[in-house]
Amino acid sequence: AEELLAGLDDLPGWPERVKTMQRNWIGKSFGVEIHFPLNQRHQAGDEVLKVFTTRADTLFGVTYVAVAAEHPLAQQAAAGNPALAEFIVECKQGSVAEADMATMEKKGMDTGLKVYHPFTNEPVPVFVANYVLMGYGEGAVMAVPAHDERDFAFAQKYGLPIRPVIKPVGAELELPLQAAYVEQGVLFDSGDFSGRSSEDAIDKIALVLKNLALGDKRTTWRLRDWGISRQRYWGCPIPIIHCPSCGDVPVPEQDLPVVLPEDVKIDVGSPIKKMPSFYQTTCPKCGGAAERETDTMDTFVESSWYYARYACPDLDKGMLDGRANYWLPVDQYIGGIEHAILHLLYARFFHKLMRDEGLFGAEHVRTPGSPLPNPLPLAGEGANDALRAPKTFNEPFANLLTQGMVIAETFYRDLGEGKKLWINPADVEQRDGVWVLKADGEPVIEGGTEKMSKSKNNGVDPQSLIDQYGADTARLFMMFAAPPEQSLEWSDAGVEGAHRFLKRLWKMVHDHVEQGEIGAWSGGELTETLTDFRRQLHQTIAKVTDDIERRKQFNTAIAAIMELMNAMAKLEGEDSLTRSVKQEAQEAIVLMLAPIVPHICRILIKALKPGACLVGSPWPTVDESALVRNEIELMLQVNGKLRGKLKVAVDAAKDIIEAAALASPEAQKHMEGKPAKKVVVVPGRLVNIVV
RNA sequence: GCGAAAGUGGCGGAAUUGGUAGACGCACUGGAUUUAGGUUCCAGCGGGGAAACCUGUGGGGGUUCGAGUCCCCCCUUUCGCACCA
Repeated sequence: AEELLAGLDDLPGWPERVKTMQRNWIGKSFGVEIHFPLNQRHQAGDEVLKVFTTRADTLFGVTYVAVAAEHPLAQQAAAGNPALAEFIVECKQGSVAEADMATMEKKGMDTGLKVYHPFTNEPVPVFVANYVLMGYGEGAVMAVPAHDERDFAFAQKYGLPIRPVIKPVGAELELPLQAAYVEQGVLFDSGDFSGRSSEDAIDKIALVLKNLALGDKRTTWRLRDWGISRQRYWGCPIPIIHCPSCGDVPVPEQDLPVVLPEDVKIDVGSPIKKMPSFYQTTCPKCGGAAERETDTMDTFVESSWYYARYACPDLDKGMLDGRANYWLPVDQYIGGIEHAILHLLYARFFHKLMRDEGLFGAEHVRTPGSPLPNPLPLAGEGANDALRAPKTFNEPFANLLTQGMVIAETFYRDLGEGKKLWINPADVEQRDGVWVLKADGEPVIEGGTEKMSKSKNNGVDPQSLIDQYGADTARLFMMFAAPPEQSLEWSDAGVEGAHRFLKRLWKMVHDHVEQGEIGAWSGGELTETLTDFRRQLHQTIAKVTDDIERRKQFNTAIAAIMELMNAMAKLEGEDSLTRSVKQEAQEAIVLMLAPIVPHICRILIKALKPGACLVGSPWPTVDESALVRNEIELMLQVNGKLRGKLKVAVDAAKDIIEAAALASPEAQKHMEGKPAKKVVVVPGRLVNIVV
């Protein structure tokens, strides 16, 4: 947990929101472990009940403790208490999903056992509660109804005492029976600690507990262990054989891999659990009859290291070889935002595990120019070396782009017994304000807007777009719809516009080429119109490059190219000077669009430059000299409201701009003769006159 | 319930560091071309107003010369919550 948390600080190429979500998920929290003795006359070495709390300052407000159903103390109490045993079974059957835990009814039962307060020695009842998790802290909590919402509700329900011990700084605590006061404050009714602030008291209480050997400061984590076994067919078999005399024995290396049978009958449950031909075997140690493990691994196991395996897919003697070491880490990883926590945390964990196992690591790092690893990499030598300095194996994915979800309306029909038939949005329509199935005209139920998925049958097949308009139009339309990190409700309204744009591009290039071959402009005097156009051309190249390379925002890159095309369509004149500038612009446009609409651009680049090809053409470069300008336009504001525009020399001094602003007719009009109290000049942007 | 995001014209969205709100496209309206429809081209297009101008970025407060952007409270939507069945 510590390394997974710290590693997030070394991932500048990851979105902040994903790192925040992972930090919260790992959930490092600082608190105090407190021991409640089981004997009233406690002596060193006697049994204690350990609890963890972040609010040790409320210790004197404890009126009961609650343990998880799996806690040894609960088990012990249940032995002579059938009702309690039944309740424990009920708790264990409940969902452990966090969302269910948080919203379910809080239930508990008194064990009849008592523990003793570490400071007051008063008896405290022990409850079993369905909201206490065995996997967090010690599987036991001290309950302070006066200062915790959940304990408050629980105490009200079971008639347990509520004892306030914290009040706001400089005020008295009001109506403690209406709700829990959960803020930190000042202690009262807390023995020697009364009058201290919460923060101070936590330190002091921890110290005193430590001296009594009844507790200490402690750090806990929200992150739980990863149980990887699943009672399912579809997964990698766990290579273990259970022998009645030798115990759990690993499958010998020469018998690996354990392969799933394919002649299975799929019904309820995992089919291999019902196949003696699969699980009946002999013990590798003693040769006696034994059974093969029929649980399989969670599919998250495989998705945690496939990226490394892709570097050496033909290897049949191990997991990974030197090629993984050569290619890793992944330069750019792309996946849906739904993977922000689980998959991306499992993969980070597995990567560190493989590193620790020596499957790759710093000692294997190859410096550019040194001999190639053996066996050879799969693709061009050293192509990405420049991107990988300094190379580290601590994290699997150097840069991460998380796509937003493509969402769509869901529709279903109730089949009874909690079963639903999900209907594709393409198969329904609205008639008189009611959604009906096109096939039979009968109503369907709206299930809300959700991410596209197989289980909800609300996916849209892009094939119909491709059939009608071609792949380039489908690609351009999708890239233009929204930036990739944003979620998007699917609609194909507007696809016509993308198609029109490509038709205009095609016509423009061919009209231009028909008038004869010409080289791209490479120097010489230009008219003002052409100078302005070239400035826009090179501004566009700079913007598109930045949008694609850094911002990953393809919709604005496309919009900028559309603007450039609109400007070029307005360029008059068919003289060779104008045509050479058009050639320069069209070559750049085609190369910039190539990643988005490769098919049409492949043909267009050949038309523009006979013999040229996309793959061999470099990305267009910005001509810095084309960006230079002499005059700029500033916005003119009076009292923060836009009143006009001001043309000034690009290097005009502040006092010159100020004077020009004050003298302008727009400023004069809106100042209404009052003197300027202040003039704000933002270089290159605006002037604001405050009156 | 908890964690993370998002909310801007009729629609998708733009505004990159607190500095011209609505780029680009769709839809729509008018015009040109056409026998007609479609295509293509030109013009218009947040709301109010004849105009000057006023107003406007989910709602309510605040900071600032200046807020879509920052702060506080609230509402709505989406993603995740550890076994994706």
